[in-house]
Amino acid sequence: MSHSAETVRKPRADAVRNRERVLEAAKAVFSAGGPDASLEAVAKRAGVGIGTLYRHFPTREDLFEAVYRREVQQLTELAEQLKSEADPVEALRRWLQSCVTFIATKKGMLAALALTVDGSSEIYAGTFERLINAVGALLARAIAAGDIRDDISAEDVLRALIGMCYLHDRPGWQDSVMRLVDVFVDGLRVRSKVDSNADRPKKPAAPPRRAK
Amino acid sequence: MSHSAETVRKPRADAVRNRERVLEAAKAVFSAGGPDASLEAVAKRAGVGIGTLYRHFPTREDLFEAVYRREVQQLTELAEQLKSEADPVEALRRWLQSCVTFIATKKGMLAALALTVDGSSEIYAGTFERLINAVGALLARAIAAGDIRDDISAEDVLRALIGMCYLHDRPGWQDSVMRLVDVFVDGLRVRSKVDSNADRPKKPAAPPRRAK
DNA sequence: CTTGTAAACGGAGGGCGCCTCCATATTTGC
DNA sequence: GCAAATATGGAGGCGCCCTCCGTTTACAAG
Repeated sequence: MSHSAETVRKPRADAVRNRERVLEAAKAVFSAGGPDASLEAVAKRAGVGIGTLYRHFPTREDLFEAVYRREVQQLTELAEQLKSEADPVEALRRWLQSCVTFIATKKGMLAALALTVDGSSEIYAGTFERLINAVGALLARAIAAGDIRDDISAEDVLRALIGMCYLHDRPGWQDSVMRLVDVFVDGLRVRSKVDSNADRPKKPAAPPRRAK
Repeated sequence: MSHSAETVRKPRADAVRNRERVLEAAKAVFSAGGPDASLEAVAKRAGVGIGTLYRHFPTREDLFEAVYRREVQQLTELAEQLKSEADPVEALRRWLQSCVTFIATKKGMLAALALTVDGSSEIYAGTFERLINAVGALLARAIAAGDIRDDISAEDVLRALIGMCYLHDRPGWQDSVMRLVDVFVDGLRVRSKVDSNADRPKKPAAPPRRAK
């Protein structure tokens, strides 16, 4: 043997470069065309062969996950920051609304989150867990303060959020979801606490929007 | 001319028969395999050529719509009945929860509704409108009674509902969505009315389910 | 620098599903 | 019956998925 088993070869430079290229291309293609975009288009854009793409990311989901892992990171970090917010319920609301805004900028992101939350794929377990922890912390704080009901889990909240975003490709969906999040968070409040929080901080001049 | 333009030929018997067969097959295949099931599989199951299928239903969505139109009808009828319910908010809640139950039995149904609500296709306009009317009526009644906020539209509610169902393929999703619907409806209530309704009818022994 | 070898490359190819098109078969009205 | 109208079904072109493998390339030992 020329070198012992524990010797690890340095990864080849071209491999590293190509992996990066594919990720870059995938981010662009997925963001524009959604999760069903052609992988061959990704390969072409990255300037690599389709075989190369598949070696680095054996399944479509592998690629997806790699692309959006970092994005999710941002969301968890935001949750961390919001823990210092005085009003726990408000912190939760803010986080949820930030998610909506964030998602709005990345068409493919929503699909990624959906896969995460749907949980049909093992690969997303880690990402899923991080998100659950993020909401969970905010949720727990609000529950501990006695501000919201305690029979709703972090999973429930996450799914509700993603779900509410899921069907919106049309213009104006963002406002709609913002309102829905608002309703949802209000619904979470425990009854007895409602009155004391009745005059909670609200958007100053919420335009009176009539139903239908 | 052998016959004037206004004479309408009776539709051919075989065409009628085949159309029916295709619908039958499609219902089965879509219910089992979801909206992405192979149309060729549908044709095969129906015992017709793929060409025949495409002539009767030029697009995948045409077929979808035909299959699920009647199902949606049931939901609108239920809404009609619920209008006689004493408590408008309770009626709304009931309808939403019935939708969940209904959806649970048809895997393809959810996708159909999603397409409806998403509105990306013109074809669903009619179905969509009927559903909007159904929720709209229940919603309007509750608003008129001053029981819920008036800045949420029927579309909003419908999307929230479908969205909350959308991500749930896993066991137990139904309970989760039921809880979410509950939260959502609570969130719709207007603040000032909350207290007078604080002891509204509730599931007697709601099992204390701790978050996370 | 040379050279052996593990690692990476890329694209041809088999498969599958979508949808169109049209030669053939069936039904209807007269 | 017969002709015209209508329906049929599957072959074929296309695009995408993913695998497989002959060729190329980068690394590191000498």
